[in-house]
Amino acid sequence: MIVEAALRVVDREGVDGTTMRRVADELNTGAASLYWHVRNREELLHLMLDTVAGEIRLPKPDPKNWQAQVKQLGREMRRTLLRHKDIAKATMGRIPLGPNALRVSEWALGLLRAAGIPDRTAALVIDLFSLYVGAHAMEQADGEIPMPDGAGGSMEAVIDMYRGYFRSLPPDAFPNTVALADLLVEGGPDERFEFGLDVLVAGLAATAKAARPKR
Amino acid sequence: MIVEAALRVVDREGVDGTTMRRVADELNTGAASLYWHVRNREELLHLMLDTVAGEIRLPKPDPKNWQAQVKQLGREMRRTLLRHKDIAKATMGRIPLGPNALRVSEWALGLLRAAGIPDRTAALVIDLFSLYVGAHAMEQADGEIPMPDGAGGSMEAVIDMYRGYFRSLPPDAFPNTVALADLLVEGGPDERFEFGLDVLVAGLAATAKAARPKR
DNA sequence: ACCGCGATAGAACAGTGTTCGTCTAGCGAA
DNA sequence: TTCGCTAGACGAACACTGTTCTATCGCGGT
Repeated sequence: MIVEAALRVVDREGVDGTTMRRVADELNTGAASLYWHVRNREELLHLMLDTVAGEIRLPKPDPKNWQAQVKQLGREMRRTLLRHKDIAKATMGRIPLGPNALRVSEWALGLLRAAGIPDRTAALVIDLFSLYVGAHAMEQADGEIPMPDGAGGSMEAVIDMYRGYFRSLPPDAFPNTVALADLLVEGGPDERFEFGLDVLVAGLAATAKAARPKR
Repeated sequence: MIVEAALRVVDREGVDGTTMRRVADELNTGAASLYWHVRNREELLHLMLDTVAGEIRLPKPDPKNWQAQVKQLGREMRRTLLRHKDIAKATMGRIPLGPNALRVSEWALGLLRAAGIPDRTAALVIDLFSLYVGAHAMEQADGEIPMPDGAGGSMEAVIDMYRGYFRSLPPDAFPNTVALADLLVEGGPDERFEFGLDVLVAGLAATAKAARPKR
């Protein structure tokens, strides 16, 4: 109940805007009342994260297509996180251990093991993977990129500003940055995410093969 | 001057503990005085990040050994970040564009291009790489893992708690998690970081080769 | 001696998480 | 019905936060 209310606030105001007082308002009650049901804001965030983890849909594992399925899981996780504004910010530095989060890692662990990935590699890659998806979703989610000068505008305006900035650099000191100015700013979040997914899965395949020298 | 003071505070109190008032105290002055030199806390954080980026040492590029050099850069970045407590937390969601940060990406860009990585891939991988290093350093840095129940203790105690938790799960619902309980918690931050580095570089090599089908 | 200006700083404002003590609504037992 | 009892709500307060406004320094140039 209170977790659902908190999630409604997150969807509207973002993680930083999800204050105890606002969650209490959502329930037409006082902030102090929340502390009867929840130890502190930290616990509330954990509960919210696990609830969100429960929204992740998992297909039936198909070890023969494990690479495609790993990517599919990544996309599903990202979609689920972004559905709740910048809740990915709350995942950073937190290790979710609720039943719903565990269900996801259990699924991934099963898939990787069935695919022949060594146990040790599978255990390590679980962390790496969620680290990537969480960090990416967070970067994309807070639509306003905090700029040093308070000039933060829309996404496109910021990108144009960056491009101009890169191009204006002294070409003798930053030849590559100037030359690749367009490439550095082009490419939406979707494309960047897919690129990371490709690199991760390809790297995992190579690493796993190297770690299992029985051919 | 004020940036150095702020960095001293970070090293002592962490990012969240780096409040305007404490930085001012470090300089034996008042919090309001800082706003004469700095637009706001956001700008101060940017300046701190770029100063830290200036501490990153870059070797002479050696394209023939680009894979080793990319890993070396990762380790150097991580070391530099961890030297300043949890300052990595400040990198998340921020895009550093100061001269010192630019110097690093310029170096990496040059190395990757000279190594034959396609421009587009190089541009994308810059982001991916700093995302990984930043996220990893942040996770490792805040020594206290925020636990739902306020039972956060030392790193080792938490790990033991996790192991016990994983083992205590119902084996029919979480067979893989239970089976890999030891592997999931074992492995220090160094090993985990190296694993990520391996995966990333191997994945990059594979992806770059695929994107450049001229053999 | 005076002006101007770069710099400092106190007080205040709105907002945060959290705690304390008090209050109320409901319910089972006598 | 009346008496407890307790789960839950809640106002007030505390110690903080970033930021702004305003007044006030110190000091070099005229």
